[in-house]
Amino acid sequence: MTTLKERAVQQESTEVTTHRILVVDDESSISDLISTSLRFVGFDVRTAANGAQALQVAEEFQPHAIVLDVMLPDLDGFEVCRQLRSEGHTVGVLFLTAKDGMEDKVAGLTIGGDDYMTKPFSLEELVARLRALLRRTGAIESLPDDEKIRFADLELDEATHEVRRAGQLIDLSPTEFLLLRYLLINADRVVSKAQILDHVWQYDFRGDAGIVETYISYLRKKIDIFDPPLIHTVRGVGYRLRMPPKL
Amino acid sequence: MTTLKERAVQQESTEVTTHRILVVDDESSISDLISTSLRFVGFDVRTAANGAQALQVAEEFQPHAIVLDVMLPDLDGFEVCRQLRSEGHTVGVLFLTAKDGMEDKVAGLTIGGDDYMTKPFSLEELVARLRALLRRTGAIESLPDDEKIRFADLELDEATHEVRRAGQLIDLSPTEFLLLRYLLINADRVVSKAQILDHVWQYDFRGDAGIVETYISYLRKKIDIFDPPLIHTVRGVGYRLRMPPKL
DNA sequence: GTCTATTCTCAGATAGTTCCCAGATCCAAC
DNA sequence: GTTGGATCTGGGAACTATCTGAGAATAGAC
Repeated sequence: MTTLKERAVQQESTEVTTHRILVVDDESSISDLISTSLRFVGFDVRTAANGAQALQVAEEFQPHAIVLDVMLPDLDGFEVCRQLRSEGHTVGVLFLTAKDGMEDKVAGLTIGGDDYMTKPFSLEELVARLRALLRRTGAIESLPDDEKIRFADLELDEATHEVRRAGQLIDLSPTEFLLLRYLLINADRVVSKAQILDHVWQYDFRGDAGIVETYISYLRKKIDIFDPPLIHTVRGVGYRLRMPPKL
Repeated sequence: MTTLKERAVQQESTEVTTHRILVVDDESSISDLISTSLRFVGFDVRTAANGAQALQVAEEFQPHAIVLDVMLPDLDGFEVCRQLRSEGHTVGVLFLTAKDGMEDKVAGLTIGGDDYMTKPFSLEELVARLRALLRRTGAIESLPDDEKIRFADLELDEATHEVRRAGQLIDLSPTEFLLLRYLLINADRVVSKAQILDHVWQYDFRGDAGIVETYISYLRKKIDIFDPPLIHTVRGVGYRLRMPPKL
């Protein structure tokens, strides 16, 4: 089993410019999980455990985006956001909300370039949403505006949620989409079932890693009915997206 | 890279030059909400919290339009407007009023290119009205006179509020109209129910996101009885306006 | 004021998705 | 070749998201 850190390093070497992300959550387990994950996909991360601290750190750190829990011990997330905005910060905010009670307060959370996710979420989705947010708010100059990931004749579009193989539209369920996205981002590299489970599934998923096999099977039936097959099993290690070697 | 401005162009295909908007409201939550939203669609926004400040900022900022709450702690909105006009500003004003007896009074005062809306309003509508205002007052020369949004054989006219599919006039309720407008502006992109709720519904709506499903259903019964259907559900994500894939 | 269009809630029906299991199959080591 | 662990895949039960009709509440027109 690899550590989160090793995994992330191994996984993505894409960030060209380093973007500053502020993570605000009072549960240190969550904030550690997020910041470790973000740090090793190449972001420059700072954390804060409450609203006051968030405002202070934001002032000196000047983040490009903020991951902000709405439930904080002092000010709530909305208030933090409001104060930042009224001070002229145009930073994009990705709100984190608990799945309960919050439903009614959801209004207003996707104004501007902002977005929100309910806990528990998958790290894969967090990173995807954060990138989309940075793109929308114009904070990213290095990422192409084209929200597509390509590998061979496979193409995944984040904006439209469309997946095509050889130009042909393929219908995927949400989990299948996330899984394929993870494989695409790590194209040509082997990813273990544990890694997949950690990134694609919600962080509190307690089930068996066998579920990954099931979903790989689903994915194969949808995208590898075409030739050549792209999803390859590396026995004892994991899976890998790759072109078959030329003969 | 894309700038915010370009992004807005791409998303709404309208802002060509950046227009300066002054937002005047003493409730900072409202003024933040509005300014964030306007900034995101590409306007250059400045805010003021009272009448005196409004006059001052207007002087140096020379806005193309003003979003002006009529209820201010010092001068009222009408007075602010009168003073500006007497100083020779020909700027268009979009008044905001609470939902009380004031409405008639405001209505009488919105001569010329001015307009007014009662709180709470929908952000989608605010932006639409502001654009119309800029167009009427001639502040915008770059905006096309043609105030129509088109997608496939669907056509929505902002000026007349008419909607046609395949040339045939379709009668929509106000909310249906706003919803369709939002979908059209984001044609081809997936928009979540939360996004729709935030932009189309009044900002103080506290109900369930299920209402979006109901209105999508209404809209389908009015515009998707024609072939091909244009409103597509992206399960677990949201909705998307799109042409059926070519075969 | 009444009347009508519209908004909004709710709940049953339907369809799509997630997850687990168990038997089949594959592969590498012996 | 046999064996054992790993992987693949079909089946199916539980769950979830979405659609839609019915009706209550509300706003707007007259």
